[in-house]
Amino acid sequence: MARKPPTKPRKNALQERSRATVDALVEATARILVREGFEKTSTNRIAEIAGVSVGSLYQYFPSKEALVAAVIERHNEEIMGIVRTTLNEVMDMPIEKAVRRLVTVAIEAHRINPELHRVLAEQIPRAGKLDVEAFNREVHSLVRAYFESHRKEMRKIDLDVATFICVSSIEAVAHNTVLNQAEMLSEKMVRTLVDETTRMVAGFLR
Amino acid sequence: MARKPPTKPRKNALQERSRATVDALVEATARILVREGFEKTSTNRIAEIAGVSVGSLYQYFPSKEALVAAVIERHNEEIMGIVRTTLNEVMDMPIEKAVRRLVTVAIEAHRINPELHRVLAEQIPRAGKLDVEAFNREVHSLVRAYFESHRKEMRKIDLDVATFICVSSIEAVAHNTVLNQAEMLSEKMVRTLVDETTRMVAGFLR
DNA sequence: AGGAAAAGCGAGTGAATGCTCGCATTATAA
DNA sequence: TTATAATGCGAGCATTCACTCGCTTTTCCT
Repeated sequence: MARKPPTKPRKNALQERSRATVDALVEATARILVREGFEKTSTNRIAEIAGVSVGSLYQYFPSKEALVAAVIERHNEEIMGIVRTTLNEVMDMPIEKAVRRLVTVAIEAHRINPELHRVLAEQIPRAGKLDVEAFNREVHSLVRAYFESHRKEMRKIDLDVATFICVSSIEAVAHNTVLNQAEMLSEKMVRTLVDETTRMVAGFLR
Repeated sequence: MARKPPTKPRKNALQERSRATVDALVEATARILVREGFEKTSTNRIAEIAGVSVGSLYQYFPSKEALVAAVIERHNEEIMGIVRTTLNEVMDMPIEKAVRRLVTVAIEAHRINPELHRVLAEQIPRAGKLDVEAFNREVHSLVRAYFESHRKEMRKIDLDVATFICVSSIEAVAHNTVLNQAEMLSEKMVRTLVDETTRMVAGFLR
């Protein structure tokens, strides 16, 4: 029972043509996920949209899950890149400025590809669990590192607890802002939300 | 195309026997969702576990989605009951005390049936979208009502923005606490989290 | 009692879909 | 050029699963 479908490619793309095939497949998967939803995302359809045969698909991805996982990984990596960069930039800033920047970036990150983000968050069943956990762990440890080196500006508080609460809150505000209110997202509104969220988090830490 | 599966029962349960059947079906659905996950939850299996035939299942639920929707509704109603009650109790309390109570209740609510909550949050694809939105709207309006009647204790701030940020944050902390850290959930830890989250939110409002 | 309505049954059907396999085409290198 | 490897193909297999339909059993009502 409990068959665990493989996630690693059964063959690596060596020549240029096959690398293009792999890209096309991942791209097609993302497009179909966004445009038709997870339910309609079948391997036959992915192959069709990628302009490739099912057979070729299975040369590089051992299962449907592997393809979805590749899309998730690509998206997560894109966001993690931004987060890593931002936390570097922010390392020397005081708390208030740093938090403001992080809140802003969190919203920006969610706006990279909101539709894909929504599908990944709402429709993907089991897969990517490990990816998401690794993602969270990295964000947590990056933020925690910032807090450590700014301890003197902060009141006495357990750093893990502080990190947990801050990251959860900022992520939730960004997520809900982008996904539940995409319509009423004037620039003014965003600025207010950033201001207030920053106030909450920075006030909490001081 | 875009076939929308019905959600209303095709027949209402009138006699006692049939009401028991309906209950057994919903209960079985919840059990299978928790024990085997959404993917393994088939109508045949639900009927089997409920001790009922597939034919009978389709007497009362026109589609698989309808069954899952019933489970979601039951779970949401259970939580909303608690939230409504709590907000009544809290109506006359000052902000600090009220927020503390709300944070505590949020965590308790997530602990009612964590496994079901996880499955509903992580594995259910399309369904229940409307339910979730209605749920959020009601929570939002209840909390907003409390804020309105305690405006004098608060600094000047747009009540919708304040509600949005507070509800998002509290929900996220409760959700992540229960679902990502079920293991290391000592009572002491919970108390710390409640204390700190309360401090953050109450401080934000004053 | 007896007839009607409600409830229950479960083998079977049809459609969807993940994936395989034997073969065809293209690239590489000797 | 030609042998070998890499890449690509897509009809079809095997399975799963939501759902139907003709029928039986139970309950209700007079």
